[in-house]
Formats: sequence, structure tokens, C-alpha cells
Amino acid sequence: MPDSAEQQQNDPLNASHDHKACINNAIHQAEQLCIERGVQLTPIRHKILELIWESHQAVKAYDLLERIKPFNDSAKPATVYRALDFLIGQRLIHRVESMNAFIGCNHLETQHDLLLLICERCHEIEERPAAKVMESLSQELNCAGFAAQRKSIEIHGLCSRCSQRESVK
Amino acid sequence: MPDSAEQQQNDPLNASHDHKACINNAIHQAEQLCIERGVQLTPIRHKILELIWESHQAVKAYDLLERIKPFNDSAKPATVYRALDFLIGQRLIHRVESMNAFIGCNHLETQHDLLLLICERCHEIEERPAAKVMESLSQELNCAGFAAQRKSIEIHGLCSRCSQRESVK
DNA sequence: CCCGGCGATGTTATACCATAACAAATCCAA
DNA sequence: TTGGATTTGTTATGGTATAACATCGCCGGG
Repeated sequence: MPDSAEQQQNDPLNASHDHKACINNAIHQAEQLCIERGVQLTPIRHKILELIWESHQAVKAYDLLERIKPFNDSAKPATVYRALDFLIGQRLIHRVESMNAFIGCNHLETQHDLLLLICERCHEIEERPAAKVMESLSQELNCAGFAAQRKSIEIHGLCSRCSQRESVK
Repeated sequence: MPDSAEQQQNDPLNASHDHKACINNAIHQAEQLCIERGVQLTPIRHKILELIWESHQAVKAYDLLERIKPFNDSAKPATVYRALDFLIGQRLIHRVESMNAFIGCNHLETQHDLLLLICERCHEIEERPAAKVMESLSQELNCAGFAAQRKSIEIHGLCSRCSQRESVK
């Protein structure tokens, strides 16, 4: 099978993006954070995190289940959901609410409430801190007297590369 | 009609809120819009819309199913989901992604992309147009070259009344 | 050493959420 | 009258998520 076949169906990862380094970095940071926090990034949790990081697309829990079975043949839904709960609790991944799916978090050291830009064509998801949006959002919440605990901001549409392609079509 | 709609907005959820008027207004607007648009707000769709408007809390599809059965004993999941699809397509209701639930839309005449403030204590949901947030969001998306099709902004936390209560406890 | 608590995982079962696919009914227009 | 479009009925199934209880391994106190 040619290398190109490994790449994503609709929209290969940006050629300039060294995804292996990207994964390694994320995983390494996660390991460090767990040590610092005194929590256990157990083999199952580690493997789930790796599987999620295999792409910049959101991954479904039952896909993770299928993909972890070769490494852990006793894996069941609860196995996966527990690992996901842990990873979310440690803010190492996001739950993408509008997709019932999960994606690695690229901003471990900074804030966790981010804008998610979800491309309907290539299915890749970009996280953006979007400081100005968050600032005006805070003001709005203040104004409403609302004490926010969790923010989910998910925008579906076409990413810049895909919208260029659409206009060429 | 617009007068009462604005009043609701300023005073949407508290004791002085005349929810019957609120429902009537929403339903009436919906009926008018469907006529204008040449689409059919059939009895099933109408009933589902009414059931959703019975509260300002998000409603689950299978709860709607139970609650519509007395009126339509052949109701099945598809019955409900089809009505929901229609109502969402006409922007008469929102899907609350982070809850797998549905809520009536209070801003039929204006924009549909709104902030949803979801109270974890009383479970009521407030819609807010949040013009400044939307403005900075547009700038952010522009900046990212992202062509948005659908926006889901859901904030979980404590509403003003509930956070007061919490601090008293 | 033993044991008891704790966190993690194994295991079974079930509940909840959503859609596919095809049939039947209705209505309107050609 | 027929035939297309829309809506609803019906059956079946697939996808998402959690509850509940059992077990295991580790580690520290008695």
C-alpha cells in the first residue's frame, strides 16, 4: 500500500505539518502532566490517547474500541469510556459535543475552553484560543450573571483549504 | 406581538414570567412563519412544538415520544425525529448538542446562531443573541479563513438566580 | 505478615439516542 | 386518471453511554 493511502480520505494532512512530531509532543506533554498531577496515565489510557492522536479528526468511542481490541482483547465499551472520562477530566482531550466524538487537545498548558473549527469536508478540527471571542464571551456572561463551568463552542463549516477547493470546483 | 416577545426576553425565566403567553406567542409566530414559507406545520409537528415549549428546559426526544403517545398512539421514534428535523430545519427549535435535547427558539425573526446558557441546577436554558461575541467570532473565523455554516455555542454553569442560591446555602 | 482501602480494570446487562428502509395514505396538478 | 411529491406508519437495526457488581494489584498501617 502506498504511503499516500495512509493519509486521510478527503483531505490529507497539510504536507508541512509533521504529524509524528505533533503526536509525540502531545503524548510526551500528557505524560509529564500526569506525573506532575500524581495521576496515572495507565497503559489503556495511554493507548486511547495515542489512538485519538492518530489524526486531527474527531474519533468515535466505538471506533476506539475496535482499534484498541488488538492490544487488549478484553476491551469493552466501559473500558473506552472510562479512559475517555479520565482524559477529559485531565483536559488532555476534548469531547466534541456536536459529533459525539473526541479529539486531542493541543493547548495543554494554557486554557482549555477553545473554539473548535470543524470542517465538514476534510473532517479535520482546528482548535483556536480566540482570545477576543473569549473576552467578549466573559463580558456577556458577566452581564447575564451566569457563572460558567464549561464552554463548548463548535463551528461547523469549511476550513480554508477546503473552501478554496470548493470555489475551484 | 413584538412587544411581548421583548418582554419575555428581558424577563424570561423568573416567577413573573407569563409562560402561557410565552408559549402562545412562540406557537403563533411559528404558525405564521410556516404559512409565509409555504411549509406545513402539520398536527404532529405542531404538537411536538407545543410539547417542547411546555418548559424552558431542554427536552429529550424519547420524552417527547412518551408525551405525544396519548395524542397519537402510533407514534414511534421516527415520528418524533421527523418532526424535530422539520422544526430544526425551519429554525423553530434548537438542538442542544451537549445534551442530546431540544429547546424552543425565542428569536425567530432575528438570527438563529445564539449563545445558550444552560443552568446545571434549574436546567433552564437562556438564549442570548450576544452581538459582541458573534462579532468577534466572525472576525476570528475570517482570520482563520473558515466559512462557517453552523454555530453551536453552549455554556454550562449556574444561572444568576441559582448562583445566588448556591452562595446562600 | 496480613488485611483493608483504594484505584483501575473486567464483565454483564441494559438504557438511551438516532436512522434506514419500505409501505401506505393524502393531496394536488397535469 | 394517473402520477409525483409530501407526510406518516411500521419494522428493524445501529450507534452511544452508563449502571452495577466482581476482581485484581498496590501500598500503607496494624
